[in-house]
Amino acid sequence: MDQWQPLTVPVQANPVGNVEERRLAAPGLAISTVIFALKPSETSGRPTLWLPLVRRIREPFKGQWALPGGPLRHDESLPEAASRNLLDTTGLAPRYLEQLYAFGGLHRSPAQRVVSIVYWALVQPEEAELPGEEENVRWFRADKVTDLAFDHQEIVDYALWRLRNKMEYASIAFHFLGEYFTLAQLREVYEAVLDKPLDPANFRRHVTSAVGIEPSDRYLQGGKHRPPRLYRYTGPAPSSTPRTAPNTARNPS
Amino acid sequence: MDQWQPLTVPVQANPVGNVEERRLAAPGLAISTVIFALKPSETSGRPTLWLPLVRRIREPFKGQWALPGGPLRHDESLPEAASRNLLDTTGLAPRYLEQLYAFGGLHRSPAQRVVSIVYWALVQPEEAELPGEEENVRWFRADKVTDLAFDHQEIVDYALWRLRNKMEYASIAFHFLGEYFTLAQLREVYEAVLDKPLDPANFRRHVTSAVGIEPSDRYLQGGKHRPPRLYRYTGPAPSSTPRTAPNTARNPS
DNA sequence: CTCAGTTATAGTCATAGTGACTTTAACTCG
DNA sequence: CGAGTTAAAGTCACTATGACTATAACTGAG
Repeated sequence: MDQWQPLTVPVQANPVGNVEERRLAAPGLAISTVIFALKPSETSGRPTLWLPLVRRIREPFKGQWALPGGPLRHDESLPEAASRNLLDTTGLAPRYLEQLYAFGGLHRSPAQRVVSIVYWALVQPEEAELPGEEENVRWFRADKVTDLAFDHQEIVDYALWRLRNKMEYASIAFHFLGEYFTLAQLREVYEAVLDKPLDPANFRRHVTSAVGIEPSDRYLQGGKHRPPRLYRYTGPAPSSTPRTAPNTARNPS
Repeated sequence: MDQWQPLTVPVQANPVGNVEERRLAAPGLAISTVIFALKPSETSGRPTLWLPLVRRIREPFKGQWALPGGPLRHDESLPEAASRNLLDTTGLAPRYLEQLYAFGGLHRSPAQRVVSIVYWALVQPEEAELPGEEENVRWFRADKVTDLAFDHQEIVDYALWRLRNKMEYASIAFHFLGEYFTLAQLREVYEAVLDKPLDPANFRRHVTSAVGIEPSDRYLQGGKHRPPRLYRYTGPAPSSTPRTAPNTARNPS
């Protein structure tokens, strides 16, 4: 680092350089984010995974859907850039944000080469209401997205895999919920993400024996059955920098 | 991605720009690698974790030790850049290479801002012989490194954590060894990385019940005791792209 | 040749975690 | 007040694992 000469040269505003220009241009650097939220399914009404995409308004891939993203500004860190860009393009402010992977294949973008540092985020349903469900920003079911611009399909698939994987060993599920939640609601989050039913009794045993989730003295009223106790998360707040803590653990290839 | 105007502008060959230059310059992009190998300890002779560092020959941090790294060339992918740069700076060709994290803090480098995409690698002892143990490339014990340039200490700590973490659930330990190895050798790898003794009998039970490591019909001769059977890894070869396979799993924050 | 030394390899036992399932408690509504 | 529904607790068999013991197979000293 800093040992070589930076090869940065000017590129056109409209990046449709020829081969020679492409050879010389330094790779562009972009920050993108995969945002997950739980919303009721149109059919069953049960919570399912959704994610917001933005429609491309210029070439390449004009008209296709893509992940929200943008450039890295000089005065913001990587997670700051992800958050800010999220707010700009979708109006969302995530509760949970973590780096996913850096994608740097040679032909991800037709014109200038672009290296994308991708984050993934979880938002609560309340904040998941898009300010204006505009023509150019829309929610899609996570398992139904298709025909994305660039290599964004691959990125979404990887983010989904990471979410499911991490859900099984880390305490992140409650980021989809509000401060107080019932164990049934928490279980529905797991069932939606992992896409399989879980035994309520075993789920209770598992989550109550884990640290970080504590029972409150409040109960959820209004149902037509025994009112369930409300729980809250009392563990450490997540940090968006890599950490050495033993509770936040385990990685992919 | 590709939705904004690339802000890339020329920067000086010697990056000591003033504030205004820094404001305008696009962040530099670097690829660095943390390389691990097992070498006998100077004192006990037991295998321990080592990593190679290169001495900086220019400012900033001139004279201090740093991770091997360099720029991303226009015609190479991220893992190719990591491998190539490794070969250039240390002469090593890793058997295992995986992306670690993208570090992009604002003040990692004094002059131009630099975003580093860092890989981590495992090499075998045979290939871990540095071509010339030059003045400017040297092996250090992984738990003894200190006073590194930039934020490289933090990066090494994180890579160490990731190695130890991944060692506990993924089959990567054999990448430190040759094709044929005894279970005692494999156990020594675990003991060196995790820095704790393991029960030989339990270790055997665990590793023989796992998939991917198969007994051969060969035995290691030459010891002054019962010759141990040689094993080899027969599982899938690692890919350096993110994967969705269930056997390569689990991630940090 | 025999036996002590050393490591390889197999087996035992108690305990913790977990999936499948049953039972009891507490509420609403007709 | 009883049927319906979900909450919450308990049971049981099976598996994984840490600690430990026992036996097998080699080398080298005497």
